[in-house]
Amino acid sequence: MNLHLLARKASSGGTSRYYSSATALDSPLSLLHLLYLSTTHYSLHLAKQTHARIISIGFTQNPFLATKLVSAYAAFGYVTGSKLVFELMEDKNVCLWNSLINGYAKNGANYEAFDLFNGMCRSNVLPDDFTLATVSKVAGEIGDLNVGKLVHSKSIQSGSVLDTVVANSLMSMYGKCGELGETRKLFDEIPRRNAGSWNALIAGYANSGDCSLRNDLWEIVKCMQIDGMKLDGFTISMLLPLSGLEETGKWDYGRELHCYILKNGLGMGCGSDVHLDSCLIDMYSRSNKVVTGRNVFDRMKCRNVYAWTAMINGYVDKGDLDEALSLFRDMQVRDGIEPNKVSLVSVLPACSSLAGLMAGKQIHGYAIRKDMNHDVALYNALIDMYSKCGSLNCAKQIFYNSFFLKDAISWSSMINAYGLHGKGEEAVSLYDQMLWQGSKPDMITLVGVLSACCRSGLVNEGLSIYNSVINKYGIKPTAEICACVVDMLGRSGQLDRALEFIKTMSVEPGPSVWGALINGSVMHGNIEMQELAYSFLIQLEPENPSNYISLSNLHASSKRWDAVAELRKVMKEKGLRKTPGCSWISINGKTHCFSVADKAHPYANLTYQMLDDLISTMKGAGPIDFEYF
DNA sequence: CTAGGGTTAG
Repeated sequence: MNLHLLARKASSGGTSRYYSSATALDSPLSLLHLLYLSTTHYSLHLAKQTHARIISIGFTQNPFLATKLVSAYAAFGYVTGSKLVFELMEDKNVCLWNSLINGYAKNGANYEAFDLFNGMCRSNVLPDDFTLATVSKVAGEIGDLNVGKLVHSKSIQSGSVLDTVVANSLMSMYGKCGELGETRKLFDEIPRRNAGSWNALIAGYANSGDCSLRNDLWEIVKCMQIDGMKLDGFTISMLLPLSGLEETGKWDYGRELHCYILKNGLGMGCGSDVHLDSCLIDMYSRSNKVVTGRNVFDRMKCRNVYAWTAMINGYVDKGDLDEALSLFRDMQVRDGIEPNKVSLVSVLPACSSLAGLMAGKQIHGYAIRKDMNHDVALYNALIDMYSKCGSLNCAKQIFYNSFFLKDAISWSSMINAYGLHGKGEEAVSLYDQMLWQGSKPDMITLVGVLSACCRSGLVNEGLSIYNSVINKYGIKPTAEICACVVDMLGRSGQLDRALEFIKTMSVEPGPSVWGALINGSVMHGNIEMQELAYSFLIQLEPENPSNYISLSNLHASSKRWDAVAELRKVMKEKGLRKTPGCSWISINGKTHCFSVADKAHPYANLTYQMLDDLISTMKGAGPIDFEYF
């Protein structure tokens, strides 16, 4: 029987001329089944019709029907409906309480759920295994260890800790509160473990953020199998984010896990599993295998916002921004899926890199319309996008005129914005303000403020910030931070001091450090220093053609043609070719690309003429402020 | 005979 017909029967009552007033559907058992069908078929309509029928035949006080109604309404996010049914029950038993508490918890209303739990205890209904499992999950969600301990002690009193599900829930609560030791202790004490127990333990290790536990974690996975337990979809979805190229040597785990999913048919019961596929896409993206991720994506039977966002993220990270933006459109147009906060944060960097201010503004507008603009991550992404798209003013507007709790990233983004626009003094003063109001700078902040100093020639300010941060905040200088210092000294002509700094650095000088020294040497015409730096750079990156070309240009400028020829020969032997650099501009949605002395574009002549005009105008006009928006 | 629970993402 189809759902439509069921709904008609459920609501027909005595008025229908096709059905008599009491149909076979009017038994409590049938009504219960209808409510069951309403949830499996995602039909709030059927739930409501059945509810109406329950009222009209006077079954409102039936405990089974009431409980099922409460949980059905909650499953649709219609918690007010659940509450209403609950309130009207004269005799509230444990099951009824449990389903309402769980309904609130499932809809993220954790504090209300806990209030209900207190109310339940006050009205002398004893919590059972089901209650305690739910409430300990609530404690984990709000990360309140005291509440969690309270629930734990109640579980010990009632003997519920012996229940596997309660113990699993408590384990996961302790994991979320950062008490991995307690998770472990509970695990050891569980009389009958199931896969969920192992998964709760693995989740604790995986989400602890402590990478030194990774080896232990893979050991646990091994033990789980030795113990005769099969890894299930939950297990795999926790392991996939830890796999992939990012963590050296773990790439094979990623592929192995993919094989495991296919071999064991995980989630294949009703098509492919969206969650697992999203994790796979993410894993392949992080392993620089976006195309493989795309294969997974294309094979999916249905995609949700997680899957789309994972795919978009993959393309953004890879630098294929056009594809990222086009997927962002497809998600809405083809699948009718609305982006959420995370999708917006993922796609904004694509606008930044394409300097697509209009696209960025559209996304900002979308966030405002959908009332999603209450998220630090989104604000931070907007600050970054606006500053990279050339609008320092819009970035400032977000930073100064929006009400949101600023984190280290917000400050760093705005400091970066000033640096990017050549406003070193503003960057330093904002940095001081950041420290003054109590935010802790991190590596990224430091790189931002140092490179701002660098570009604005604020050498002393930069050096004093560097020294104070290293001593006060215990930030270990990275190669990137050191490159900033070298850049700063080099630009100001203190090349010997820069070299001295490189010699005393605590980290191994990487390509960026030598590159910075080359930069300074070129600016101040120090040829010996350039050659020294290049020799280190080429040693570090023997396969990077840019280095050979730059060095060859250096030799050419001092007319040492033999050295030039030698370098060209080495490049040829190594089969190295430099891809020519290019610039591009988007006009009316079409991107036009230009390389050096490019005459291929139909409007090339016009373009060069305009360029000449601009250059002569600029020469006469003095400094120009490039703030168009 | 019929109700209520835990572990997973971008």
